[in-house]
Amino acid sequence: MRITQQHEDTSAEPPRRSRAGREATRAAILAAARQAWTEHGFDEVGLREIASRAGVTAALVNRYFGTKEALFREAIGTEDPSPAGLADIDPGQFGRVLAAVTLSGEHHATVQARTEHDAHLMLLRSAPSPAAQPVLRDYVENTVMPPLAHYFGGDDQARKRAAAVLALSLGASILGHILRTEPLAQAESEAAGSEADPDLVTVFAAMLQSAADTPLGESR
Amino acid sequence: MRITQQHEDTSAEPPRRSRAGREATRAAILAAARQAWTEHGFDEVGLREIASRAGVTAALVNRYFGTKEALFREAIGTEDPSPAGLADIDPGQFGRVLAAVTLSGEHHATVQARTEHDAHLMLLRSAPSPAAQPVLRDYVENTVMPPLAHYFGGDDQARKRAAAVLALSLGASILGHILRTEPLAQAESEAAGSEADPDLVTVFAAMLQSAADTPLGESR
DNA sequence: GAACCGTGTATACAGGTGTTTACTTACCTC
DNA sequence: GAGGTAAGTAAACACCTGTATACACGGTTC
Repeated sequence: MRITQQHEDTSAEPPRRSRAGREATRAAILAAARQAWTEHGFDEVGLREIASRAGVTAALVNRYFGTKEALFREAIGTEDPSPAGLADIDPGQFGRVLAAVTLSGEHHATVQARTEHDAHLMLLRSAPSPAAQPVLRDYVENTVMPPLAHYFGGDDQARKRAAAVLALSLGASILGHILRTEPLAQAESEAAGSEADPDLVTVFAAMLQSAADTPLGESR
Repeated sequence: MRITQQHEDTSAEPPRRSRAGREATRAAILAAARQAWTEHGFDEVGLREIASRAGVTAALVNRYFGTKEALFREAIGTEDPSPAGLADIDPGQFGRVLAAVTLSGEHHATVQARTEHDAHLMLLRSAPSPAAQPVLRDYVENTVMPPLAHYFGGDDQARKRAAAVLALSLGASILGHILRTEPLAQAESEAAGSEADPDLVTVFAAMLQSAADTPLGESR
């Protein structure tokens, strides 16, 4: 982290700085893109904004990534190589654990956490853009669904449970973080570090547990 | 319905047609806007596109509505004056009924149905746009939440249940209709008129019923 | 028949978009 | 120190956006 340098950084370390070096600026651009697109979505923030955040020119962004869409693909595809970690959750506690994570948006040691949460916002804010859509579909199908589906057993029924869980999580993010609609708009409570509303956690926990436990019929 | 007339309509009825008249063209523009924004979102479709669909010039759109944002406000605010109708649902069947509606996107006699479904798509596709956001927040808080909260009893706990139900519904729409992610991408099955996957209906029904039935603590 | 008003159009404006080209500048190596 | 090479920039491209202004047409009413 901490790569979001401003364009004037000629202070610390060896003299090789105003030319930051290939990998460093590439990473800076990528980080700036992720941050900007998490806050505002694919259509809303242009290359000049991202470049400016990275302390760079728009032309350079395209020299490194070729295209706005390609930059987006890299920005969302690299969020977390191995997002697992939910394998440890006690099946009986699945609902409460995921409800807490979903509603607080806070870092939770047991599960994907912060990075994942940001990725969800980036996804939701960029979902309407035609250029971003195929990228996001790939991301959902190849990166976020598989671990969830694996947790539920890996078969077709598991994928349905996973889709339902993900749907609730995404919907909550839309209402709470994007539209900032009550009673889900807990953005400030997140900043204040307080816990989420207990009743909300109870409802969400019950729903998520249902998704995990409800018996299903035909296997194919 | 059936207002989406093309720009050449000089055929039926009295000679007063090429000048369609104030209310008629206003309605045509509104209908075109709703249709276009349901398909593609606020940022994606411009005034010229909407005007063209209504058989009209972009300037005229602004003459009638003043501003793109104002047009959007009218387009989403007028979806259905009294969207109730879910008061009749047997509390024990709430989950299954709403699951069927949510997953099929089809017209269901008992509940808001098609129009509501379109409004959800319009909402989700336009949610990232800063201009549309306050409009959408108002729409959710004043139009879609109240009937649901009322169904659950109208108190604070009811609003939490309603928010959870709405979150699941919106999340399912995102995965199924916007990102077209399996196993929720049932857009084609909707066109074919077939029923939704029974397992999916079962999972969603269980989750929705949990949202309705789970006992909650403290009343304030 | 002529003036008039409302409905609709054509055109231009100012600004922003992603992308490309040609150029400068700093570093590294001989 | 000179030359080469890679990092970075400036400027321009063609296009599209929402909005405002000035103009033309059609119908109605004196």
